[in-house]
Amino acid sequence: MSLATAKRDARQVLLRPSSVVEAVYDSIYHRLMALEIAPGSRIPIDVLAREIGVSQTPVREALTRLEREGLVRKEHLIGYSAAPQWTRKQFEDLYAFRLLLEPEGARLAAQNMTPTALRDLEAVAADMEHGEGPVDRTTRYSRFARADAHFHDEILKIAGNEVIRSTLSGQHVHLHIFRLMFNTRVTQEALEEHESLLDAFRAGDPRAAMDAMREHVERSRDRLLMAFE
Amino acid sequence: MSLATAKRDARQVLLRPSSVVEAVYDSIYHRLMALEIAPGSRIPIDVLAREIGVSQTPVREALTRLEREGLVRKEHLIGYSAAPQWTRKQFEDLYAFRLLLEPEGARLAAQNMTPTALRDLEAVAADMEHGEGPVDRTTRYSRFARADAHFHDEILKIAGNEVIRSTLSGQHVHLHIFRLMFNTRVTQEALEEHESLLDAFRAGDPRAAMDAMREHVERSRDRLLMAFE
DNA sequence: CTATATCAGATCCTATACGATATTGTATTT
DNA sequence: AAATACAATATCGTATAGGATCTGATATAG
Repeated sequence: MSLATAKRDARQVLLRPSSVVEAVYDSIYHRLMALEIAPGSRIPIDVLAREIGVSQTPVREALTRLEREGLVRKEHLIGYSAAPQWTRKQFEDLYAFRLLLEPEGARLAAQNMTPTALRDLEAVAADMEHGEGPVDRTTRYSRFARADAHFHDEILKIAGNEVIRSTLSGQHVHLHIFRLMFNTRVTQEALEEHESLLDAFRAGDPRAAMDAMREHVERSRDRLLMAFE
Repeated sequence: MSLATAKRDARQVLLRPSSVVEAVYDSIYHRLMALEIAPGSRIPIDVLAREIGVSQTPVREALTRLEREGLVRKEHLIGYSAAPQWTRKQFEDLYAFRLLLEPEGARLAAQNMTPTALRDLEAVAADMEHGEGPVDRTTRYSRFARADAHFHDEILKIAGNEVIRSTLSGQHVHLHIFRLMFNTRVTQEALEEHESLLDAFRAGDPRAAMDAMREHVERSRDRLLMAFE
């Protein structure tokens, strides 16, 4: 490997991902996830730019992306604000939507399952249970929400339909759920349902995977619906 | 109504929608639709800004939105370019995706159908057939694609699930189809299928609406698949 | 003739400055 | 006392300028 190539590789690794916009996007995303920015509250561009330590332009681009993803709202000549807490109807619509896509994703994944893909998926599932170290409830649930997102995304990767995958990941389901439920714990049942999903994958049974996923999503919905009462 | 209120209303109507970013977004969108910007070709920000007559910042925000929607691609420190033409696999994935959502959308719409909603929908369908004036093939098909998008969106509005609706509208299905098919004519059959959909809505039959939509999407897919050969 | 190094042009990324608009608070009038 | 008119502040929207990086061409050495 030449020196120039090594240098280029270093740049690829060190500088490429740094693009300020990406960093700003992640920063805002995590602030929303951690509820540092409360749902519905204003997000002044210049304040954010000062806090993060960059100029306004990259903040603008990050907010534009977040707006398109539904995480923040924009009112012309008024400004940006964090998306308000979800209504029950939005929540039900989202789950009706997931129930149309995720069972089919599980079915496709079972069809395409390979030994290595199954091993990777089991590794992801195992990570969810062994969160290292005792932490406060909020952090623990935040970590769970991200791991769950990872698990579902991994299944959709195996399924192979990129339209379904990118759509569901773009919905930021788990972020919204976290904002709704951050103070509860409903993780144990979910882990068991994931296990029966894995069983279906191990058996290579598309129909069973589909049913297991449907049941998982439905039960998840029912668990969370209690938050509205 | 006070003078101040009248003035504010005027502003609402005249100035609010004008926000430069919106105009720029529409401009780029229509250029993509009209194939003035060929799939895969570069889109220099400053050139675009000069052509449209605005500064770079609004162009940047519009391109960020378009990137998130998959219509343009962005490479860090290289620039934006129009999304490349679709592969057959992407196309099939998209239709598998639509087949999961649109029949259910039609079913929900049939359930919620009201006389006024039906009348509006019939008006939209009628617009599709009476394109005024003789125009070239490309313009005619572009107009058809937009009208078809409008028709499907109207059904999803009636269905009432905003997650499904915004997701499908965000996929810009019809723009991609147009870019694929702009030089063919496959409109007549689609109009007939819309008609049988309307029949199901008139009868208030959710099951029939679901089946009609499934058939419409499947036939649409099969018609377009020929473009890959 | 091929490969490497250097240089120029183009483009993107970031920062700052200015003008336009909405919101908020105060004073005045009825 | 309540409502209206006015002014000040904060924020957004836009424009422009400068620094950093990539791409492509040219020249030189092997």
